[in-house]
Amino acid sequence: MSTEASLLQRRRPLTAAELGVIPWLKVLLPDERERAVEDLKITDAKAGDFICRTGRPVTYWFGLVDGLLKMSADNVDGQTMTFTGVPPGGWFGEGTALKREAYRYNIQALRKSMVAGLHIDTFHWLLDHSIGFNRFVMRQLNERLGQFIAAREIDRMGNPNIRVARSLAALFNPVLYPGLGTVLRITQQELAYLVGLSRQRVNEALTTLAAEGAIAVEYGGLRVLNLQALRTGMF
DNA sequence: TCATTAAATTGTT
DNA sequence: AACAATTTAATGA
Repeated sequence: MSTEASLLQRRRPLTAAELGVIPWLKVLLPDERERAVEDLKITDAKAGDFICRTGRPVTYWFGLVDGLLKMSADNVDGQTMTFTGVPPGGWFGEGTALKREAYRYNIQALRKSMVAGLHIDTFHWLLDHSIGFNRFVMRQLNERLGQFIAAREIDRMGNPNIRVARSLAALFNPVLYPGLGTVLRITQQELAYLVGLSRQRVNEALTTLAAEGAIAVEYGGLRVLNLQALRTGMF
């Protein structure tokens, strides 16, 4: 099991292709972008590795370049509740990084992933200098709040079909995860871990959703055909 | 590049 | 939880 400490040691600079999937780089001015790229480091995470844990101090702002992550929080009663998955292009921890506090949730890799990190000092420098970056972070914070509230409902939802549908809709949030197209590489097992259901129930739900025309199930992933239907549960 | 084999993923009980 | 069927990835000629 690797922690932030070991993650920090296995870092390397990013390739051009990896830089391409970082959405907020596009909103920076050339000099801002140069400074950000210079500081960006990437690291590998095995399935099950924690990127960050509740209570740890924030040293980096993290984003997913490739793979799949799970975002969860420990409830007051000790229960673990999953907010959402994080697909490639997703960045997280800005709320805690802003206030230089400790993480309030856990981020765990669902499969082998590549995680990019921007040092918190650079994060704050960008906040102080870049209008575009501020706009990005603000939108991100606002959207994350909405997602958090939605997650509470999803957790209480009885119907597994609708539960899976809403979780998928959250994954395809165009504001939080802009790079994502209509296809998502996620196995049914990974989705099961994410929504907290058994794999066979997820399989059944996906089959139903596919029959309704909301998605198309493919080997090792799925394609969203009707995002609105997933969100509302109206098929 | 193609055929063979191993591993991963899915659909079903 | 276990099984068989299917798809992809890896290997080596």
